Amino acid sequence: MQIAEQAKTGAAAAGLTERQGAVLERALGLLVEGGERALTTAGVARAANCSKESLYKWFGDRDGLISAMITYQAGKVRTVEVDARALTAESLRKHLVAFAGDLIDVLSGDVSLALNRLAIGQASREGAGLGRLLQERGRRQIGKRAAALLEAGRKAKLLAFDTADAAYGTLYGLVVSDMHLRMLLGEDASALKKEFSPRAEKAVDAFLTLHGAKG
Amino acid sequence: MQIAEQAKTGAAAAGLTERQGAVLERALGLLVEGGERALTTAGVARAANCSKESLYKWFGDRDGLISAMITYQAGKVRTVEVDARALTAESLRKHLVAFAGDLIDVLSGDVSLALNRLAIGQASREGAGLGRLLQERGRRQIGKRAAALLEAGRKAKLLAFDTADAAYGTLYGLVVSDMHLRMLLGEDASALKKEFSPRAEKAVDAFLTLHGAKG
DNA sequence: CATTTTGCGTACCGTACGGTACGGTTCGCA
DNA sequence: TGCGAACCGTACCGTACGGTACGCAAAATG
Repeated sequence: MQIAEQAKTGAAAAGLTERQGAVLERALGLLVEGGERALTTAGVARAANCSKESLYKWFGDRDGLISAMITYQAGKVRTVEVDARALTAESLRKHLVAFAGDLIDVLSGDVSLALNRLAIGQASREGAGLGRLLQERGRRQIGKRAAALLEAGRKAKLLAFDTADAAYGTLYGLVVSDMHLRMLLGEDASALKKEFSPRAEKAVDAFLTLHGAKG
Repeated sequence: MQIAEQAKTGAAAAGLTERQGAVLERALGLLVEGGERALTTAGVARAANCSKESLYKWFGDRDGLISAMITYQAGKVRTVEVDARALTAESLRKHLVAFAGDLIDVLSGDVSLALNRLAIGQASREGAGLGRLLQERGRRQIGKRAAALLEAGRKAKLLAFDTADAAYGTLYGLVVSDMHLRMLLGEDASALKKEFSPRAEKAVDAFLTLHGAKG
């Protein structure tokens, strides 16, 4: 029975059975592969070897299933801690570059793109419920990491900015530009990632030009 | 033939009857109001007082209708010319700020958001056909304007950059950041526009800090 | 005026979806 | 061993959509 904790992958993080987590995993697979059209209750039940009745018992309705998928997926991401001690200009730059790379990785991920597409499609016909959820669970995490890193840089007198939020917005824009939108519109994600990853260092350099406290 | 038929709202631009343009206008209204779910062939026919049979005769099928909507809408936008003569640092900055404001206006427009949502939703289940179309018709226009402005600035020794594309990417990221995505996800567009419009000047200042040839 | 074209309104068909109901089966538990 | 809960597989229902066919009026065409 030692395999118990193997695939928690955020199932327990949302208070779900391991079985339910596996179902959500299959549902995410369907969504990635075929888009919203492929995310039918019957399809999920078939792919996950469960009954539709169980789906409705566990998640309420289709929207509940989708919400559960979002929180489940968000439970996977693990934010990395940065210790503020001994932060030099060089190590800060390294951390920023690593952060930029991780940001690109997250945004260009299959599941992330599929969930964003789903939430965007739902945003028109419904209140921004799913969109808000995705924003809260997804961006908040990586945004916290960025804020911590930026604050640490400021505390070490290596960065200067008014608010960490605004500075993060600048960094985000420099790194991402319109890459995310283009991927959402269907442009080849891996190709775009290859195009943008080398720019990460330049983006960080630009950010340091704007907010570095050294000059 | 002067500029008599200035803007038949882009109907003639796509080789369409005025009647067909009116139909597309109603279809865009439905899309803006109710999202993709509201864009049914029966709904469009009812809203536009035409028959479904005419819709299929004119546009082929539902995808053809959507494509026609995109090109029709794209035909509306008018790009502003910038004369490169007598470009001072101050006038360049003014032009850049105006461009940033127009960019925000375009991205936060109802119809633009609705069409982007539609294309993104379609991107998952189909090739990036609509996405590419939207990219070509929409971004190319405003991108050309930006490229012309940037090249003029370089010619006047006011800007320095490797390629106009990369510089435009930087400017775009500084101005837009994640505003577009947040609006697509359903966040209140007008509120976000109010939040980002004041940042346009700061974004342009940052861009000039990075690419201005004055220092 | 006769005829062809165009297009509106409606009815129709096949399909697919969300959601519900039900019989049968496994499994934990006393 | 008997019982109840959970759950699977499937069948079913109402609805709504994309697309097609038909009948008829109005306009265009000769």
